[in-house]
Amino acid sequence: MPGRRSITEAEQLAQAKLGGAPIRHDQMAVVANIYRAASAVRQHLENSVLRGCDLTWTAFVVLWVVWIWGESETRHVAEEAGISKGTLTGVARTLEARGLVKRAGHPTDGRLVLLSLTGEGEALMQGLFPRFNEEEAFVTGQLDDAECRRVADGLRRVVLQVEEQGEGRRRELLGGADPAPRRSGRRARGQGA
Amino acid sequence: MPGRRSITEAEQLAQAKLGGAPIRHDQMAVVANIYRAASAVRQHLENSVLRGCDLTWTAFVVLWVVWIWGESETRHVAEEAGISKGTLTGVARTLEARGLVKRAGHPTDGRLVLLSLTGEGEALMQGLFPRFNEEEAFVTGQLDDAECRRVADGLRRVVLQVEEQGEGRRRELLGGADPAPRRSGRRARGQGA
DNA sequence: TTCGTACAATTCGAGTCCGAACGATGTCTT
DNA sequence: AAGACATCGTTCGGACTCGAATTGTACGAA
Repeated sequence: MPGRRSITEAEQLAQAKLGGAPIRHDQMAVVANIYRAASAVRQHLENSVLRGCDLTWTAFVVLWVVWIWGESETRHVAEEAGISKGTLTGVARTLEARGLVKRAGHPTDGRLVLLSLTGEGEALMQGLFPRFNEEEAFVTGQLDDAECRRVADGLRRVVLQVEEQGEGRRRELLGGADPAPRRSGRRARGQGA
Repeated sequence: MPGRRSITEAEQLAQAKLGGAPIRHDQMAVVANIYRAASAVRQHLENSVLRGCDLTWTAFVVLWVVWIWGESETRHVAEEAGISKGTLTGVARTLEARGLVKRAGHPTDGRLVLLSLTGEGEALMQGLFPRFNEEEAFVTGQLDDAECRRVADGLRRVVLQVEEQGEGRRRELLGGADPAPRRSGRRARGQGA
């Protein structure tokens, strides 16, 4: 469990570390707590309802997306699930091997692959989602409905901000410079450093 | 970017999927948006300030913890950073190889290992954190200070709920049954299935 | 002293995840 | 018709992740 020491204390220490430079405390607290909450919620859901079905968080989210939206192109599923195309390929393969999803070529565009739930997958979600939703209610148990709406709305605005302004912001920060490739992951082959 | 389609629409579809069974909409929206926001924020931070320094999110968090709290035992760092001890071992090794952190044995208890920043690590954080904090302010740009405090407070209560009640809740759900081992990870050696 | 127990970090195995590179397909230009 | 170009899903390399097994240190009891 993260977070034994208080965030406010951390803020004071950070302030001290920087001497006079001002810190945006409230904004820092939002980011820190978003991440803490995400980890805590994910861990709880994985260890309660998902583990028993032998599903990881990601696998569940993918199933959920296909369940809700019906047969969908993989790129849309990846976007909705918040994972990369490459990751989805592997997850879909695993789910297909377990007989929970089907994959089918697109009738007119040969590049596309469509994902849909099998009967077994459908049945799984029918039984699983209500239990999942109950745990969602558990983790938010300290908030009443109105507070839930306020928090969800605030988070929605964070997501929107990044989605709508993020790319421009990053370009601006880099000031035209190349966006430095990820250090891990497959290297460019052409020119060795 | 996840989340082109609206969550409310998803809720209606989920409701339809389940026939009459009631869904806790507001709670579901909180969890869904926590996760969306966490991914969006992490991605933005990685692709803006962190990528340039060749740091992953996890590596940055570890550096941040050691920077703020000073030389610390690894188990505390892992807990603060929200990762397992095993993961920290690997991340610390990476950071040590890059000359950003030092590891040292505990003076009296030979089992402990202490982590601290090198001069280079210290200098890095001195320059990096203000830029990181500016991006924290950017992603929360659609919220004023009071709203930030409200959101952070709501999230804090989610974390507390899971930390204080989660384990008991999970035991209760399993009803005494063994908590089904993680499918991935090292297998028990004793008895093959 | 020499156990046994407790608890520390590390190693190890299986797997997730990202993003660059890649091959296949579709679409536009000429 | 044929090449250039865009876009799709997949493959691939490396860092990260968990938790079980392991190794090493500390400390109390016999």
